[in-house]
Amino acid sequence: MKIKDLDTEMLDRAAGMLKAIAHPMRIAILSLLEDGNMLTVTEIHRVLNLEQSTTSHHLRILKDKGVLASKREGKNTFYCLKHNSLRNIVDCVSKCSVAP
Amino acid sequence: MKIKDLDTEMLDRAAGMLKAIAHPMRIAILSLLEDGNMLTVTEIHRVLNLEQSTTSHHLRILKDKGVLASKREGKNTFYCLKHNSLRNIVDCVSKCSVAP
DNA sequence: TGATAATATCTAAATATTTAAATATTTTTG
DNA sequence: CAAAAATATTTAAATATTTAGATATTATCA
Repeated sequence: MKIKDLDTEMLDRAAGMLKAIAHPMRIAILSLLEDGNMLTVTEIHRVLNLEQSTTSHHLRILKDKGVLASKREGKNTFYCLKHNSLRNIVDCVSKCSVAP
Repeated sequence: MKIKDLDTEMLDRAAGMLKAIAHPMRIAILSLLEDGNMLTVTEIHRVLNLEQSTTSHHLRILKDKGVLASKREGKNTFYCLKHNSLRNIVDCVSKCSVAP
């Protein structure tokens, strides 16, 4: 798709998705979920040393904007990447954002 | 680079860069600058129908975070993409962010 | 059913972003 | 140097985001 063809609605959706990703802890969450990994809220909040409610909130943002998918299994909710190609975004930005 | 190797500082830089991009008008600006295009502030603010000061502010954010480069020529300042591969981010998000 | 574990939601305070108007700066030209 | 054009900066108000603590919901199990 040509970027020039983006209309207002598409720009808003793309910006919303990028805004969801554009947070240090949420990028870290994505990094934990690469390669099809599925993790629970508890696993993520323990590994990243975040409050449980904060973790749940970040995950909700990522899910709401279509970055993650989730699946409840009993008491747990497993989260995973919805589009594996989103990994490339973090990769690309990591490469481009070398120290000035 | 493995995403898992990202440390706090790298996460912050990557998040800052993505946050700079994650705005509808700033994505539109990037789209105007694809393929090595160089445009002035006036050209951008007229094409996108933004205030001059708002446009200049958006361009500054993108430049500060390493997304754009600029070059003054006389009264004009030309802006262009600093890393052409950043185009892929907009492409990727556009593809992933199809209407739910 | 009651206790426990895992998630999710609500709230409020601190902080950050967005925007436009006004003003300042830089550069060219008469 | 004065005027004009192009950019950049400052300011302030509106809006949005971030975070942690408190509380609620959902599910399992004794």
